Amino acid sequence: MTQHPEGGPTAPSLDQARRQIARYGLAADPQAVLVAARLMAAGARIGQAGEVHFGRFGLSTGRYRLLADLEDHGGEKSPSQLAASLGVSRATVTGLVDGLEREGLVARRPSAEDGRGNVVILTARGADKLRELAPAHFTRMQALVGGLSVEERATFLDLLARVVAGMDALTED
Amino acid sequence: MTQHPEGGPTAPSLDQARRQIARYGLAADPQAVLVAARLMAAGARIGQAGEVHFGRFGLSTGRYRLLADLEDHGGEKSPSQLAASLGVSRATVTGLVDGLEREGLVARRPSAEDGRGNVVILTARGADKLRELAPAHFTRMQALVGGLSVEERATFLDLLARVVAGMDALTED
DNA sequence: CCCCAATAGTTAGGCACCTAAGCACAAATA
DNA sequence: TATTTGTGCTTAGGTGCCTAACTATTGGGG
Repeated sequence: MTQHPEGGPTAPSLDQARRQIARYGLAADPQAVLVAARLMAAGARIGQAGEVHFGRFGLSTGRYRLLADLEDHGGEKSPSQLAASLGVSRATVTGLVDGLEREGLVARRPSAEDGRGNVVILTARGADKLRELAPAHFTRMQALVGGLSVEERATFLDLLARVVAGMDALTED
Repeated sequence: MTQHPEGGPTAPSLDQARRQIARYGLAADPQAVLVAARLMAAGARIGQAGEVHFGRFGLSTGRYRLLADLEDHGGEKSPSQLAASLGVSRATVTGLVDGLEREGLVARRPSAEDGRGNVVILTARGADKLRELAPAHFTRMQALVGGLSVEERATFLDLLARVVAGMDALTED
């Protein structure tokens, strides 16, 4: 039988948060803790859903992002630039490019200017893949936030940005 | 030199979304696409930040969640139950328990009722670890959403829940 | 009473991500 | 010019997560 992780991991409840805080005699605000926990849970689920989404096309989130970034940049970019714009390590880019190259969606060429550098180029098949993906992809992206009105989306975007900003501040310590 | 993936992956911009939609002549709403893209990016970043956070204590998000769930359940639970309440596959639970067992935070015992079953129990060291973690953990969780007022947090929680609900609807097709 | 389907858990293999360490080449400096 | 320092990319090894394919054991229906 197939294993379906689906089936909602009983998202953390307010009571659960309260209980945990009480157990250690801490002075945290349960509502804040709940929001944070839900956000983290949502992040994980959205990430997995994205993986499933791209999986339908034989890609993954990381591979798609690399492809899209490449196209957005004229179809040619160095691994370092890709790592920077995708926000992942160069080692990860090596892995992503390995996979995409194996499928013929991308190719590596030695850099003309820099003897130790590479350039990753989008192949015709890679461009085709993006074209093939686009309609379903954008439809789905839109549907993800389709339950919110335009104003709500704007509010959400603002709140999300502030949370991310706060997180960045925390990360560096 | 150390590689610091930090350095913000130029979060997708509205223009970028517009450009991509235009390139394929699609009729998607750029704002909606932008919100969805930002949400996915934020999810990934929050997930990574959480990993760093727990890494400071020699744990990971998954291992911590398992430990916390175990404690919340009296310190004893079967792998299947853990998989269900954490929302991950049984195979993943096997991996998490392997790791936690190696560190002595958890132990496996054959189930008394079911000959093929196991029971995972929280050891004294595991309980200590949770106690040690708690203050920093809850402080951090709270700080994550500290940039929002109580009302804003409530709004955020509502919007987030609706997005997740919409996503669940999409997932099953 | 025995067989066979359902269930518990593990193993095997895949992908994304990371850090740390290595090799190649470039640029700056003595 | 020769050497050191920095940079570009890959490799090696680790974690988490997944699906699919076992192995054991349970328990219901012929």
